[in-house]
Amino acid sequence: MLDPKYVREHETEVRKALADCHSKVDLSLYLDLERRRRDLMMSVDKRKARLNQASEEMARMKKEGKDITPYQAKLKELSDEIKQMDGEIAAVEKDFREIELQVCNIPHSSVPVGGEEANQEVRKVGEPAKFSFKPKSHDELGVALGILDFEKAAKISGARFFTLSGLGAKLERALANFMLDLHAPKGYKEMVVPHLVNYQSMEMSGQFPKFIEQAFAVEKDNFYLIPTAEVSLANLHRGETFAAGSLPRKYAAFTPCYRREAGSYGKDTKGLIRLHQFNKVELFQFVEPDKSMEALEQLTADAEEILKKLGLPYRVVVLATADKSFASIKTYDLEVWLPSQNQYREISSCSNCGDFQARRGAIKVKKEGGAKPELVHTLNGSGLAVGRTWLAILENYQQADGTVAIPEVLQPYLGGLKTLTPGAA
RNA sequence: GGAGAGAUGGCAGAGUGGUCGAAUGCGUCUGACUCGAAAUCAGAUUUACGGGCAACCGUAACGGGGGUUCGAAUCCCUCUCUCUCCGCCA
Repeated sequence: MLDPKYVREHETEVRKALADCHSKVDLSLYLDLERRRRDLMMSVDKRKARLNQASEEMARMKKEGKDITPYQAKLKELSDEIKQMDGEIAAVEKDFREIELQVCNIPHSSVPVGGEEANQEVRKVGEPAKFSFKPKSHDELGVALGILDFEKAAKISGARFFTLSGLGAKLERALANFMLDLHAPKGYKEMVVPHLVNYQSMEMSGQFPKFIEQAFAVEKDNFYLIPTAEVSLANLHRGETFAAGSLPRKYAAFTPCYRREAGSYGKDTKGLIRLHQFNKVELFQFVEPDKSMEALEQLTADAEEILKKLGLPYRVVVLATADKSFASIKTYDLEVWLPSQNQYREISSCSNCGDFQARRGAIKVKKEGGAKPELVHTLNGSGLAVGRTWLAILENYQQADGTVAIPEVLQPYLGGLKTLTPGAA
């Protein structure tokens, strides 16, 4: 959500931003509703002031024992008029809010303009391994090793689910522990958070109303399943004002993520790439408003470190204006190399949301010297998507005989295990 | 799931239809006293929106929403949350 006053005063800039994000929002309607709301408020406020004055007068008269009945009818008229106008304001406000919630965040000036094709590679780290044989896909490897099963999951739930067993399950847990252990010393407080959240939490973090079709809903109880722990972490401090000097606040949470993947029929149907449920370690930061751009670089580096330590080749891409997420002003995607696909695939997305979420959630920070509290800036990033890390390890560390080497840093988490071999699970 | 109690400013806690945005205490900030500090005294101390260059003015907010009334923190309805007791349960 943007500051309506800012939008009003920077119409040209906002129009360009909307165009750059390929947004279909009607800004003229936005401005018109905002104007009407203000006009109505001004005239109703005047009437309310009059009514308040009259009410005080009535109180005084009653105290003096005077008869107030003759005035009541007249004030009833004014009161009814106010009620009617309040109704009009509520209607305009509802319309305004509806459109306001559809306005995307304004991209940072350093973000390339355009759609997916305009995304820019920022850096490439590590060299994709050369295989003397044709590298297999992770699902082929996993199924052959006996640690990954889609058929069982299909029986239990349906398409786009998976089960891991034995060392496959243990590898998943090892990865999560490895990631959390690496983030903790950098100030990320580990959290366990709700996976079922209310509408307001989804709205605050920017998922709703725009992406409501992408969320699983528990309609009977008015809950939504989190598509990412970002939702829960972002809402941790909703409605709060941080004390001066108490930022940044950093959090990490390991949770499943639930996504309907509506509209992605036929895409990535094989393997672990696109599922209704997957595990992720999420990083989240609340920072001072002037610190968020540098925080984004640091957050991205924190996520990258996992890939570096695991020895997985990857590249960093800055997402173009129309490809970045709705709430973000700048997003870096981390893409890991997948030998079987001969391409880089997203494994993390790190975003600076500026004050967009903070405005929806009224999250502020007090300033030194008694100045007015300001909205904080929020950042989120995957550090990392555990399922995709799991599959990246299988693919990148596979050997000619179908076994998979375990990266050295993970071995302590797997009881010293060095290789995944068929039957061992 | 059943029965009951409650939700007020940073915190504690009064207020049960009329100058209540809200007593009082604590906390915090400023000033006085002091070499300095403590203690004491004096004052200040919510937020949002709108108008104004500004000083400032107006409106709204006592868990959320709705209602009664000329007027609601106060009465009514409803939802959420918290607490106590009972039941159930990892």
